[in-house]
Amino acid sequence: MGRRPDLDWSHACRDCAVGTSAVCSTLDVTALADLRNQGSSIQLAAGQPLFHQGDPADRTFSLTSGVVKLYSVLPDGRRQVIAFHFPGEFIGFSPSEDYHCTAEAVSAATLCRFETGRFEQFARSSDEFARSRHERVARDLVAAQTRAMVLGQATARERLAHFLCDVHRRSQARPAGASGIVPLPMSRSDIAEYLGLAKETVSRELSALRATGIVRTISRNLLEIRDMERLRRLAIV
Amino acid sequence: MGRRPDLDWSHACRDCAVGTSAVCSTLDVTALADLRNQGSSIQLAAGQPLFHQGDPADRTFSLTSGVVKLYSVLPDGRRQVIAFHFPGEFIGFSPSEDYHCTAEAVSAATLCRFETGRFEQFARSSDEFARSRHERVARDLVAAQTRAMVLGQATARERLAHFLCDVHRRSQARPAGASGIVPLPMSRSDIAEYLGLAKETVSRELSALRATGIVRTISRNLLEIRDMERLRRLAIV
DNA sequence: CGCTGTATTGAGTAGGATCAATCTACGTGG
DNA sequence: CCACGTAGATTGATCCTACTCAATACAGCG
Repeated sequence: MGRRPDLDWSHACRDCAVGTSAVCSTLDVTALADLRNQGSSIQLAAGQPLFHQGDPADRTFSLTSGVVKLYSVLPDGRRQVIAFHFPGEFIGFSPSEDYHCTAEAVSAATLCRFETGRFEQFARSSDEFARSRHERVARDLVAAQTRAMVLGQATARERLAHFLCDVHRRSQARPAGASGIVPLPMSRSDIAEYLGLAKETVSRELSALRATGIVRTISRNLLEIRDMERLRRLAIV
Repeated sequence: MGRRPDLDWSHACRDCAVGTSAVCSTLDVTALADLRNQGSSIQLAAGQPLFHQGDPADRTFSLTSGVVKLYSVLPDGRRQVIAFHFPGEFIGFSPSEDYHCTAEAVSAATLCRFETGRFEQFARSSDEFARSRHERVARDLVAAQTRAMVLGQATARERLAHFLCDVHRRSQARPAGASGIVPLPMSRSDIAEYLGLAKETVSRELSALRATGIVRTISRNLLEIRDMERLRRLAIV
């Protein structure tokens, strides 16, 4: 699934891990080859930055493997993780000249890099591409609005439950089997900064979920949801 | 400013209060007339709903006057105001079949209503229109991400300061004079639900700002910023 | 001129932050 | 292969911000 048998074997997109789910999938073979000409592959080690807040927003990325976090930092050091991105998702849309936040690999990641200007060209030449891009941004917008509900109204318990369900769903998107296994490549601090909590609170609430048998912690960054039903009820959104 | 002298006098868009700033401004006269055929004008009294969470998302709106709030409600009654919308802004983009939140007039409002499907057609036929729409959604997305910072990291004082600056900037967009007057047509509860605070906290913090001479409260829903400098410093974002 | 809904102010409480002390996993080097 | 060092995670104790509940003030309206 997701492969493109009509592409030349030497074409890098042929074996793209996120094939059909990425924006690129709306392009025909010629257009793809064209876009690809300008795109190049990027490898990031865990912790490596992709771009910084304030950099000129002249690149757009398609994440093919790994997890990337977007965050911004206040002068006094407070940090908010805006989003975690999973394979198949896009990074780097910006309505202004500059990126408004920093992007950094959480785990080793590979990305496809495109020039934003070239992206714009394709949006003009392909209705399907433009529509797909718009839908993607609109989807991100709804996700951001859901986050307002979580950050504005939910308790610590509810935030964490929501987060676990969300990561489960999004990382589960492609792999087989509806197992309750959730990979958590990000640190507890990352999660805390994402949920607007202190890292100690994340730890405590995680322990509480463990105590009630809702989740089981396989290793530091691998967790099993044992009672999805109850977790969902906690998540509220 | 914002008028379209090349339009027929009978055409409603000619005197549109938000003329050049709305999405429609990217359309040429013929296209506009065409779009307009399908659009109609809407008048809402304060408190009247525009659409409800779960309604089919078959309408898109351009706000020409007044203020509209978007919100969603949890089963237990907790309510999050997602956004306040000001004249010139668009309402009703949805990546799914249904609206994901409720829209309601805060003050008397007038809107231009379009059929979403027809909107899509125009996006396909006009690059400029599609680009403008995309930019608008991308801008909304950045705003939503700024909100994550506010809701996740800011103190009550900072949230309120941020809110006042934001409303000042957005309502000040068209009117003349850089006065410090800020209209607050929404109730304290609305503000509280927008900022993820209790209404009592909003009241208290507002009183605190008044006590330090940063703002002056002209009437219940009219406020003057007397020291923009200090308010901005408090706002942080 | 009182009535009603909204806003403000007050008193007490609780949920989550902060500060601090272990504990654990993992990488490094002997 | 194991001992050690370090960074991240967990748990504990205390504090503080903002919430809740309650009383009062105020504005708009019949």
